[in-house]
Amino acid sequence: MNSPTISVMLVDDHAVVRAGYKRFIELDPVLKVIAEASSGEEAYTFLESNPVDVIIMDLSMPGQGGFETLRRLLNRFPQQKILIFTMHENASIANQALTLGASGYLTKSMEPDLIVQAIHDVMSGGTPIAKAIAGGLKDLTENRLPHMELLPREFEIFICLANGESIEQISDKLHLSQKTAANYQASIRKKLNANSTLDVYQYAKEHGLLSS
Amino acid sequence: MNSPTISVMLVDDHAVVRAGYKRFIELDPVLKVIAEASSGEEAYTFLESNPVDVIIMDLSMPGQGGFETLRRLLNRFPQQKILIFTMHENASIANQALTLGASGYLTKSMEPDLIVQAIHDVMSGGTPIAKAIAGGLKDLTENRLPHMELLPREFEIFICLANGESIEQISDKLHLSQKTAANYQASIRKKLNANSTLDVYQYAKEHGLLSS
DNA sequence: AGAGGAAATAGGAGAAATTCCCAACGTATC
DNA sequence: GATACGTTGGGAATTTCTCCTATTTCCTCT
Repeated sequence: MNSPTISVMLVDDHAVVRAGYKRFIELDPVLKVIAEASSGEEAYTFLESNPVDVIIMDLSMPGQGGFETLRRLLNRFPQQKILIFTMHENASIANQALTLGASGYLTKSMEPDLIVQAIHDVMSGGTPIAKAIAGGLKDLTENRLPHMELLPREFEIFICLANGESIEQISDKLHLSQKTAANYQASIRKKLNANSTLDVYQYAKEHGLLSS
Repeated sequence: MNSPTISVMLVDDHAVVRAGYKRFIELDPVLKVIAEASSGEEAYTFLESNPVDVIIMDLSMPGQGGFETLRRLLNRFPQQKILIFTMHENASIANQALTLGASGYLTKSMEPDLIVQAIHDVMSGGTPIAKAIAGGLKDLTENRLPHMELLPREFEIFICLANGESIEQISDKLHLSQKTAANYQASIRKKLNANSTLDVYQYAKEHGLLSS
């Protein structure tokens, strides 16, 4: 038996964008946006005292960043349904998010009513994936590109590096020692066959993995 | 004498995001969103038969892309007020947009009420600029660009670095000791306020200084 | 439940890169 | 010919990078 309403939390750093989600989501009388957060930290704090059926979150966020937020939330609330809703139409990113335990991956170019549908899908145990990347996702699991050899944590740090963040910034943001972050960089460079930060950036760019 | 209402067209490729803008904009009773477009082409077509006071558009769009859209719209409708509203917090990009004739440059991290205010500003002939980039913009237009402080040899090596050449390659190519090349790199970074090769690359890219 | 393995985290030591300071050398310019 | 400026690089201290290894945790398979 289903509960009469499904509660939703929106996590996105742009107030204007959250308002857009909300408008569409609440067209469905069953769905209620009971919370909004502009960062992973805020979301985390709210969840400590209030359960939510589904979290809809963007991946590009200031502070910890989307992947780290996803990791932390799922670590603390392993059963939490989290739908990624982002502008990144990239199968590699989707793949990483799903590996970390996201319950679905939607993109901002989807038709709004598909988003509502996806929420229902998640609540029935499904894993909705944006059409535009479902195919690429399948290819990924078959083709082997260097960056697919990266472990989840490596991939996360790889994205940071490609966006120009320094070892210090990254270790700070992810609560790692600089030693660890530097070690990750080394293994990332090795796997991607890159000799410098610029090489890493260019690899990411070529494969459409940049946030900007 | 002002007309009683101000008509607005939203141009953004994400329906969900347009809904967010709309919600906030229409909190002001004077403002009416009379059209939405998901591409430059759509906006262009609509404008052919319907005048609009202000266009609010994102820069990142599929198809032609933001700059080309801006260029075409202003070419055809030179008096059109166009407010750029984007996630790019970058003075060079803002500068380009304004040079092309945009009437203002806002970023998605701005407080929503400032956006409404900016629309009124534009209608009174102003050029609203997001706080976060106004400073950088001023530097740009006053030609106080950091790379203009580079000595000839420094500039030459700067270009090499920005193109991804290593200290070794550069010293080799220019018949310098690695020491000298490294010293140049240090002073270049200092002058450009860059902390890494990637920063140097991005500086060059933003200012159109790359060979590739 | 317990063994095995993969992933995440981080320390140490040596190598490499970076920075800062300074010196030498041309060559303009006045 | 004196002064100023650009170019070139050495020395030394510092930081960063790499490679290796160790610990812990978590997941899985039996």
